[in-house]
Amino acid sequence: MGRRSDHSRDELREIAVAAGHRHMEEVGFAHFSAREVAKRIGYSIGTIYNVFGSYDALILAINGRTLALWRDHLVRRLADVQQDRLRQAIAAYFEFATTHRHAWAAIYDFRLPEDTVPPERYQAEVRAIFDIVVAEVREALPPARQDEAEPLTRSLLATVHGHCVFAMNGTFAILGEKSPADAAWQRVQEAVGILT
Amino acid sequence: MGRRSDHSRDELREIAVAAGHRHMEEVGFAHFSAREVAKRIGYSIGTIYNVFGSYDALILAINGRTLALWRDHLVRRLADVQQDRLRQAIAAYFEFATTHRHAWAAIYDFRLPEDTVPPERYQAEVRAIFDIVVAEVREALPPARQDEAEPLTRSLLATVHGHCVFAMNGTFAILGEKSPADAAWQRVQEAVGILT
DNA sequence: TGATTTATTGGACAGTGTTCAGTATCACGC
DNA sequence: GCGTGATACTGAACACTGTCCAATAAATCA
Repeated sequence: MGRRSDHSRDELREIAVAAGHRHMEEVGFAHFSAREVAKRIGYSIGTIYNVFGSYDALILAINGRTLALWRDHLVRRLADVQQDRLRQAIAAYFEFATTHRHAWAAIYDFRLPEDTVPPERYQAEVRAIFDIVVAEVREALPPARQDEAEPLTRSLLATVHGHCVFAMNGTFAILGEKSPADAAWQRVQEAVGILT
Repeated sequence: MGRRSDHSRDELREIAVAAGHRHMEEVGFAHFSAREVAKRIGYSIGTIYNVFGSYDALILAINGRTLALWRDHLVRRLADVQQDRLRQAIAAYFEFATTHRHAWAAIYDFRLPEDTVPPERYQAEVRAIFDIVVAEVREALPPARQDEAEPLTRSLLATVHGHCVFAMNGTFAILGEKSPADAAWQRVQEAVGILT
Protein backbone atom coordinates (compact mmCIF):
# COMPACT_ATOMS: atom_id res chain seq x y z
CA MET A 1 0.00 0.00 0.00
CA GLY A 2 0.99 3.62 -0.22
CA ARG A 3 0.46 6.67 1.85
CA ARG A 4 -2.60 6.48 3.98
CA SER A 5 -2.58 9.97 5.37
CA ASP A 6 -5.14 9.51 8.12
CA HIS A 7 -2.24 10.66 10.30
CA SER A 8 0.65 13.01 9.84
CA ARG A 9 4.04 11.64 10.70
CA ASP A 10 4.04 13.44 14.04
CA GLU A 11 0.55 12.22 14.89
CA LEU A 12 1.55 8.69 14.05
CA ARG A 13 4.59 9.00 16.27
CA GLU A 14 2.44 10.33 19.07
CA ILE A 15 -0.09 7.53 18.70
CA ALA A 16 2.64 4.89 18.63
CA VAL A 17 4.30 6.26 21.76
CA ALA A 18 0.98 6.33 23.59
CA ALA A 19 0.14 2.77 22.60
CA GLY A 20 3.67 1.64 23.33
CA HIS A 21 3.51 3.22 26.75
CA ARG A 22 0.29 1.39 27.55
CA HIS A 23 1.78 -1.86 26.31
CA MET A 24 4.86 -1.27 28.48
CA GLU A 25 2.69 -0.61 31.53
CA GLU A 26 0.84 -3.85 30.93
CA VAL A 27 3.62 -6.32 30.25
CA GLY A 28 6.87 -4.66 31.36
CA PHE A 29 10.18 -4.25 29.62
CA ALA A 30 11.00 -7.96 29.42
CA HIS A 31 7.82 -8.79 27.48
CA PHE A 32 7.56 -5.60 25.50
CA SER A 33 7.31 -6.11 21.74
CA ALA A 34 7.59 -3.61 18.90
CA ARG A 35 5.37 -5.84 16.77
CA GLU A 36 2.67 -5.64 19.42
CA VAL A 37 2.82 -1.85 19.32
CA ALA A 38 2.42 -1.97 15.56
CA LYS A 39 -0.55 -4.31 15.91
CA ARG A 40 -2.20 -2.02 18.43
CA ILE A 41 -2.07 1.05 16.25
CA GLY A 42 -3.11 -0.86 13.16
CA TYR A 43 0.16 -0.48 11.29
CA SER A 44 2.79 -3.01 10.35
CA ILE A 45 6.10 -3.56 12.04
CA GLY A 46 7.91 -1.86 9.17
CA THR A 47 6.14 1.42 9.86
CA ILE A 48 7.38 1.41 13.45
CA TYR A 49 10.92 1.19 12.13
CA ASN A 50 10.26 3.92 9.58
CA VAL A 51 9.00 6.25 12.30
CA PHE A 52 11.47 5.50 15.09
CA GLY A 53 14.44 4.12 13.20
CA SER A 54 15.25 1.43 15.75
CA TYR A 55 13.95 -0.53 18.67
CA ASP A 56 16.10 1.48 21.06
CA ALA A 57 14.67 4.76 19.80
CA LEU A 58 11.16 3.44 20.33
CA ILE A 59 11.94 2.47 23.91
CA LEU A 60 13.61 5.83 24.50
CA ALA A 61 10.50 7.62 23.26
CA ILE A 62 8.30 5.56 25.55
CA ASN A 63 10.58 6.07 28.55
CA GLY A 64 10.65 9.76 27.77
CA ARG A 65 6.90 9.82 28.00
CA THR A 66 7.06 8.00 31.33
CA LEU A 67 9.43 10.67 32.62
CA ALA A 68 7.03 13.39 31.46
CA LEU A 69 4.14 11.69 33.26
CA TRP A 70 6.31 11.33 36.31
CA ARG A 71 7.14 15.02 36.31
CA ASP A 72 3.47 15.78 35.86
CA HIS A 73 2.58 13.65 38.85
CA LEU A 74 5.21 15.38 40.94
CA VAL A 75 4.00 18.85 39.98
CA ARG A 76 0.37 18.06 40.70
CA ARG A 77 1.29 16.46 43.97
CA LEU A 78 3.13 19.58 45.13
CA ALA A 79 0.63 22.04 43.70
CA ASP A 80 -1.46 22.73 46.77
CA VAL A 81 0.83 21.69 49.56
CA GLN A 82 2.38 24.17 51.98
CA GLN A 83 4.14 22.09 54.60
CA ASP A 84 6.43 19.11 54.28
CA ARG A 85 6.92 19.63 50.59
CA LEU A 86 10.07 17.51 50.50
CA ARG A 87 8.26 14.70 52.20
CA GLN A 88 5.44 14.98 49.69
CA ALA A 89 7.98 14.84 46.89
CA ILE A 90 9.33 11.58 48.26
CA ALA A 91 5.80 10.24 48.56
CA ALA A 92 5.21 11.21 44.93
CA TYR A 93 8.36 9.32 43.90
CA PHE A 94 7.13 6.14 45.54
CA GLU A 95 3.56 6.62 44.36
CA PHE A 96 4.53 6.90 40.73
CA ALA A 97 6.81 3.89 40.90
CA THR A 98 4.06 1.86 42.54
CA THR A 99 1.25 3.01 40.26
CA HIS A 100 3.28 2.60 37.08
CA ARG A 101 5.49 -0.31 38.14
CA HIS A 102 6.37 -1.55 34.70
CA ALA A 103 6.78 1.75 32.90
CA TRP A 104 8.84 3.08 35.79
CA ALA A 105 11.07 0.02 35.88
CA ALA A 106 11.58 0.21 32.11
CA ILE A 107 13.39 3.52 32.55
CA TYR A 108 16.12 1.63 34.37
CA ASP A 109 15.85 -1.77 32.73
CA PHE A 110 16.68 -0.31 29.37
CA ARG A 111 20.31 0.49 28.64
CA LEU A 112 21.68 2.22 25.59
CA PRO A 113 24.68 0.56 23.90
CA GLU A 114 27.87 1.46 25.74
CA ASP A 115 29.46 4.77 24.84
CA THR A 116 26.09 5.96 23.59
CA VAL A 117 24.46 8.99 25.14
CA PRO A 118 20.69 9.52 25.36
CA PRO A 119 19.31 12.17 22.99
CA GLU A 120 19.06 15.75 24.26
CA ARG A 121 15.26 15.53 24.53
CA TYR A 122 15.53 12.63 26.91
CA GLN A 123 18.22 14.28 28.99
CA ALA A 124 16.09 17.41 29.21
CA GLU A 125 13.26 15.31 30.60
CA VAL A 126 15.54 14.00 33.34
CA ARG A 127 16.79 17.49 34.15
CA ALA A 128 13.26 18.84 34.27
CA ILE A 129 12.43 16.49 37.12
CA PHE A 130 15.72 17.33 38.78
CA ASP A 131 15.02 21.06 38.55
CA ILE A 132 11.70 20.68 40.31
CA VAL A 133 13.34 18.90 43.20
CA VAL A 134 16.26 21.32 43.37
CA ALA A 135 13.81 24.16 43.90
CA GLU A 136 12.25 22.32 46.82
CA VAL A 137 15.58 21.46 48.38
CA ARG A 138 16.79 25.04 48.00
CA GLU A 139 13.67 26.26 49.72
CA ALA A 140 14.36 23.91 52.61
CA LEU A 141 17.90 25.23 53.09
CA PRO A 142 18.93 28.35 54.98
CA PRO A 143 19.80 31.22 52.59
CA ALA A 144 23.52 30.95 53.32
CA ARG A 145 23.65 27.32 52.13
CA GLN A 146 21.35 27.46 49.15
CA ASP A 147 24.27 27.27 46.76
CA GLU A 148 24.75 23.72 47.92
CA ALA A 149 21.30 22.74 46.72
CA GLU A 150 22.31 21.14 43.42
CA PRO A 151 24.92 18.60 44.59
CA LEU A 152 22.77 17.88 47.62
CA THR A 153 19.71 17.25 45.47
CA ARG A 154 21.63 14.85 43.23
CA SER A 155 22.61 12.87 46.28
CA LEU A 156 19.16 12.96 47.84
CA LEU A 157 17.52 11.87 44.60
CA ALA A 158 19.91 8.94 44.49
CA THR A 159 19.09 8.19 48.11
CA VAL A 160 15.35 8.15 47.53
CA HIS A 161 15.81 6.22 44.32
CA GLY A 162 17.81 3.55 46.11
CA HIS A 163 15.08 3.09 48.69
CA CYS A 164 12.47 2.96 45.94
CA VAL A 165 14.43 0.37 43.96
CA PHE A 166 14.87 -1.89 46.98
CA ALA A 167 11.18 -1.51 47.77
CA MET A 168 10.12 -2.42 44.24
CA ASN A 169 12.55 -5.25 43.48
CA GLY A 170 12.05 -7.22 46.67
CA THR A 171 15.38 -6.54 48.34
CA PHE A 172 13.67 -4.78 51.23
CA ALA A 173 11.24 -7.66 51.54
CA ILE A 174 14.17 -10.05 51.93
CA LEU A 175 15.80 -7.81 54.53
CA GLY A 176 12.60 -7.20 56.47
CA GLU A 177 12.19 -3.49 55.76
CA LYS A 178 8.58 -2.40 55.91
CA SER A 179 8.63 1.40 55.69
CA PRO A 180 10.96 2.29 52.80
CA ALA A 181 9.51 5.76 52.26
CA ASP A 182 9.87 6.63 55.93
CA ALA A 183 13.48 5.48 55.90
CA ALA A 184 14.21 7.61 52.86
CA TRP A 185 12.52 10.57 54.51
CA GLN A 186 14.75 10.15 57.56
CA ARG A 187 17.89 10.26 55.45
CA VAL A 188 16.67 13.36 53.65
CA GLN A 189 15.80 15.08 56.92
CA GLU A 190 19.25 14.37 58.31
CA ALA A 191 21.04 15.70 55.26
CA VAL A 192 18.96 18.84 55.07
CA GLY A 193 18.85 19.30 58.84
CA ILE A 194 22.61 19.24 59.21
CA LEU A 195 22.88 22.33 57.00
CA THR A 196 20.22 24.17 58.95
CA MET B 1 23.48 -39.76 22.77
CA GLY B 2 23.10 -41.07 26.25
CA ARG B 3 24.83 -40.53 29.52
CA ARG B 4 28.26 -39.14 29.10
CA SER B 5 29.38 -39.17 32.72
CA ASP B 6 32.49 -37.03 32.36
CA HIS B 7 30.65 -34.86 34.87
CA SER B 8 28.29 -35.50 37.71
CA ARG B 9 25.08 -33.52 37.73
CA ASP B 10 26.45 -31.14 40.35
CA GLU B 11 29.70 -30.65 38.47
CA LEU B 12 27.77 -29.92 35.31
CA ARG B 13 25.65 -27.38 37.12
CA GLU B 14 28.76 -25.77 38.52
CA ILE B 15 30.42 -25.62 35.10
CA ALA B 16 27.30 -24.17 33.50
CA VAL B 17 26.96 -21.47 36.15
CA ALA B 18 30.61 -20.52 35.74
CA ALA B 19 30.34 -20.33 31.96
CA GLY B 20 27.03 -18.52 32.21
CA HIS B 21 28.53 -16.01 34.58
CA ARG B 22 31.38 -15.30 32.19
CA HIS B 23 28.94 -14.95 29.31
CA MET B 24 26.85 -12.55 31.40
CA GLU B 25 29.90 -10.46 32.23
CA GLU B 26 30.77 -10.22 28.56
CA VAL B 27 27.45 -9.38 26.93
CA GLY B 28 25.12 -8.29 29.74
CA PHE B 29 21.59 -9.34 30.60
CA ALA B 30 19.99 -8.02 27.40
CA HIS B 31 22.19 -10.16 25.14
CA PHE B 32 22.54 -13.15 27.40
CA SER B 33 21.55 -16.44 25.78
CA ALA B 34 20.98 -19.86 27.29
CA ARG B 35 21.95 -21.45 23.98
CA GLU B 36 25.28 -19.67 24.14
CA VAL B 37 25.92 -21.09 27.61
CA ALA B 38 25.15 -24.56 26.28
CA LYS B 39 27.54 -24.03 23.37
CA ARG B 40 30.30 -22.88 25.70
CA ILE B 41 30.17 -25.95 27.91
CA GLY B 42 29.83 -28.28 24.94
CA TYR B 43 26.32 -29.46 25.72
CA SER B 44 23.04 -28.89 23.94
CA ILE B 45 20.33 -26.46 24.90
CA GLY B 46 18.19 -29.31 26.18
CA THR B 47 20.72 -30.18 28.84
CA ILE B 48 20.63 -26.65 30.21
CA TYR B 49 16.91 -27.06 30.71
CA ASN B 50 17.35 -30.50 32.24
CA VAL B 51 19.81 -29.12 34.77
CA PHE B 52 18.17 -25.80 35.64
CA GLY B 53 14.54 -26.40 34.73
CA SER B 54 13.98 -22.95 33.30
CA TYR B 55 15.64 -19.85 31.96
CA ASP B 56 14.75 -17.94 35.11
CA ALA B 57 16.40 -20.56 37.31
CA LEU B 58 19.57 -20.33 35.21
CA ILE B 59 19.68 -16.55 35.59
CA LEU B 60 19.00 -16.88 39.31
CA ALA B 61 21.91 -19.29 39.66
CA ILE B 62 24.21 -16.93 37.80
CA ASN B 63 23.06 -13.90 39.79
CA GLY B 64 23.53 -15.93 42.96
CA ARG B 65 27.12 -16.52 41.96
CA THR B 66 27.57 -12.81 41.32
CA LEU B 67 26.30 -12.09 44.82
CA ALA B 68 28.76 -14.60 46.25
CA LEU B 69 31.63 -12.98 44.37
CA TRP B 70 30.45 -9.62 45.57
CA ARG B 71 30.44 -10.76 49.18
CA ASP B 72 33.88 -12.21 48.66
CA HIS B 73 35.15 -8.91 47.31
CA LEU B 74 33.68 -7.07 50.28
CA VAL B 75 35.24 -9.44 52.79
CA ARG B 76 38.68 -9.26 51.20
CA ARG B 77 38.46 -5.51 50.96
CA LEU B 78 37.73 -5.19 54.68
CA ALA B 79 40.15 -7.90 55.78
CA ASP B 80 43.16 -5.78 56.64
CA VAL B 81 41.62 -2.39 57.19
CA GLN B 82 41.44 -0.75 60.60
CA GLN B 83 40.16 2.74 59.99
CA ASP B 84 37.28 4.00 57.88
CA ARG B 85 35.83 0.56 57.43
CA LEU B 86 32.43 1.90 56.41
CA ARG B 87 34.03 4.06 53.79
CA GLN B 88 35.98 1.07 52.50
CA ALA B 89 32.75 -0.89 52.30
CA ILE B 90 31.22 1.81 50.13
CA ALA B 91 34.31 1.81 47.95
CA ALA B 92 34.00 -1.96 47.61
CA TYR B 93 30.36 -1.56 46.52
CA PHE B 94 31.32 0.81 43.74
CA GLU B 95 34.40 -1.19 42.78
CA PHE B 96 32.49 -4.38 42.29
CA ALA B 97 29.78 -2.68 40.26
CA THR B 98 32.41 -1.05 38.07
CA THR B 99 34.58 -4.12 37.63
CA HIS B 100 31.66 -6.44 36.94
CA ARG B 101 29.33 -3.97 35.23
CA HIS B 102 27.20 -6.48 33.39
CA ALA B 103 26.99 -9.20 35.99
CA TRP B 104 26.21 -6.61 38.65
CA ALA B 105 23.51 -4.98 36.54
CA ALA B 106 21.97 -8.38 35.79
CA ILE B 107 21.11 -8.76 39.47
CA TYR B 108 18.71 -5.85 39.07
CA ASP B 109 17.75 -6.22 35.42
CA PHE B 110 16.28 -9.62 36.03
CA ARG B 111 12.87 -9.78 37.62
CA LEU B 112 11.05 -12.91 38.72
CA PRO B 113 7.41 -13.23 37.62
CA GLU B 114 5.16 -11.19 39.92
CA ASP B 115 4.11 -12.86 43.16
CA THR B 116 7.13 -15.14 42.88
CA VAL B 117 9.73 -15.14 45.61
CA PRO B 118 13.42 -15.92 45.02
CA PRO B 119 14.56 -19.32 46.35
CA GLU B 120 15.91 -19.50 49.88
CA ARG B 121 19.49 -19.96 48.64
CA TYR B 122 19.34 -16.71 46.77
CA GLN B 123 17.78 -14.84 49.68
CA ALA B 124 20.50 -16.19 51.95
CA GLU B 125 23.10 -14.77 49.60
CA VAL B 126 21.52 -11.33 49.89
CA ARG B 127 21.31 -11.58 53.65
CA ALA B 128 24.93 -12.69 53.87
CA ILE B 129 26.06 -9.44 52.31
CA PHE B 130 23.66 -7.54 54.52
CA ASP B 131 25.02 -9.22 57.65
CA ILE B 132 28.56 -8.17 56.83
CA VAL B 133 27.51 -4.56 56.52
CA VAL B 134 25.35 -4.66 59.64
CA ALA B 135 28.38 -5.71 61.67
CA GLU B 136 30.31 -2.72 60.36
CA VAL B 137 27.49 -0.29 61.02
CA ARG B 138 26.98 -1.66 64.52
CA GLU B 139 30.68 -1.20 65.21
CA ALA B 140 30.40 2.42 64.11
CA LEU B 141 27.52 3.13 66.49
CA PRO B 142 27.77 3.95 70.20
CA PRO B 143 26.85 0.95 72.38
CA ALA B 144 23.56 2.47 73.43
CA ARG B 145 22.31 2.72 69.84
CA GLN B 146 23.60 -0.54 68.42
CA ASP B 147 20.13 -2.03 68.43
CA GLU B 148 19.28 0.40 65.66
CA ALA B 149 21.95 -1.06 63.40
CA GLU B 150 19.69 -3.28 61.28
CA PRO B 151 17.08 -0.79 60.10
CA LEU B 152 19.81 1.80 59.68
CA THR B 153 21.89 -0.58 57.56
CA ARG B 154 18.94 -1.37 55.30
CA SER B 155 18.52 2.32 54.68
CA LEU B 156 22.22 2.98 54.18
CA LEU B 157 22.57 0.08 51.77
CA ALA B 158 19.69 1.54 49.78
CA THR B 159 21.37 4.93 49.90
CA VAL B 160 24.68 3.64 48.59
CA HIS B 161 22.89 1.49 46.03
CA GLY B 162 20.99 4.49 44.71
CA HIS B 163 24.21 6.42 44.24
CA CYS B 164 25.81 3.43 42.53
CA VAL B 165 22.85 2.96 40.19
CA PHE B 166 22.85 6.60 39.14
CA ALA B 167 26.60 6.42 38.62
CA MET B 168 26.36 3.30 36.46
CA ASN B 169 23.29 4.13 34.37
CA GLY B 170 24.28 7.63 33.36
CA THR B 171 21.81 9.61 35.46
CA PHE B 172 24.62 11.25 37.38
CA ALA B 173 26.38 12.06 34.13
CA ILE B 174 23.26 13.88 32.93
CA LEU B 175 22.99 15.79 36.20
CA GLY B 176 26.67 16.67 36.37
CA GLU B 177 27.61 14.62 39.42
CA LYS B 178 31.25 13.59 39.39
CA SER B 179 31.94 12.04 42.80
CA PRO B 180 29.11 9.61 43.45
CA ALA B 181 31.01 7.56 46.03
CA ASP B 182 31.94 10.66 48.00
CA ALA B 183 28.34 11.81 48.01
CA ALA B 184 27.21 8.43 49.29
CA TRP B 185 29.89 8.53 51.96
CA GLN B 186 28.64 11.92 53.14
CA ARG B 187 25.09 10.61 53.53
CA VAL B 188 26.34 7.61 55.49
CA GLN B 189 28.50 9.79 57.74
CA GLU B 190 25.55 12.03 58.52
CA ALA B 191 23.25 9.16 59.36
CA VAL B 192 25.79 7.43 61.57
CA GLY B 193 27.10 10.68 63.04
CA ILE B 194 23.69 11.80 64.21
CA LEU B 195 23.43 8.75 66.46
CA THR B 196 26.88 9.33 67.92
C1' DT C 1 -1.53 12.30 -18.03
C1' DG C 2 2.84 10.72 -16.82
C1' DA C 3 6.83 10.90 -13.52
C1' DT C 4 8.30 11.16 -8.95
C1' DT C 5 8.21 11.23 -4.26
C1' DT C 6 6.46 9.30 -0.16
C1' DA C 7 4.17 5.96 3.07
C1' DT C 8 3.37 1.43 4.05
C1' DT C 9 3.69 -3.37 3.79
C1' DG C 10 5.02 -7.99 4.99
C1' DG C 11 8.07 -11.69 3.77
C1' DA C 12 12.87 -13.19 4.83
C1' DC C 13 16.58 -13.85 8.14
C1' DA C 14 18.87 -14.95 12.16
C1' DG C 15 18.17 -15.27 16.55
C1' DT C 16 15.45 -16.34 21.11
C1' DG C 17 13.10 -19.48 25.12
C1' DT C 18 10.70 -23.80 25.58
C1' DT C 19 9.27 -28.49 24.96
C1' DC C 20 9.76 -33.30 24.29
C1' DA C 21 9.99 -37.67 21.49
C1' DG C 22 13.83 -40.16 20.51
C1' DT C 23 18.35 -42.18 21.36
C1' DA C 24 22.53 -43.62 23.38
C1' DT C 25 24.75 -45.10 27.44
C1' DC C 26 25.15 -46.79 31.95
C1' DA C 27 23.99 -50.02 36.16
C1' DC C 28 21.93 -53.88 37.86
C1' DG C 29 19.50 -58.48 38.34
C1' DC C 30 19.57 -62.93 36.45
C1' DG D 1 26.47 -62.54 29.00
C1' DC D 2 21.99 -60.65 28.46
C1' DG D 3 17.98 -58.29 29.07
C1' DT D 4 15.68 -54.32 31.41
C1' DG D 5 15.19 -50.13 33.36
C1' DA D 6 16.83 -45.87 34.64
C1' DT D 7 19.36 -41.96 33.27
C1' DA D 8 21.66 -38.35 30.36
C1' DC D 9 21.54 -36.03 26.37
C1' DT D 10 20.14 -34.42 21.90
C1' DG D 11 18.24 -31.43 18.43
C1' DA D 12 14.22 -30.66 15.62
C1' DA D 13 9.92 -28.14 16.10
C1' DC D 14 7.20 -24.15 17.64
C1' DA D 15 6.05 -19.61 18.37
C1' DC D 16 8.04 -15.74 19.11
C1' DT D 17 11.62 -11.67 18.69
C1' DG D 18 14.31 -7.41 16.30
C1' DT D 19 15.90 -6.02 11.81
C1' DC D 20 16.04 -5.17 7.05
C1' DC D 21 14.39 -4.00 2.52
C1' DA D 22 12.35 -4.95 -2.24
C1' DA D 23 7.84 -4.29 -3.69
C1' DT D 24 3.71 -1.63 -3.90
C1' DA D 25 0.11 1.74 -3.55
C1' DA D 26 -1.15 6.39 -3.10
C1' DA D 27 -0.48 11.26 -3.29
C1' DT D 28 1.94 15.16 -5.39
C1' DC D 29 3.99 17.56 -9.01
C1' DA D 30 5.29 18.77 -13.96
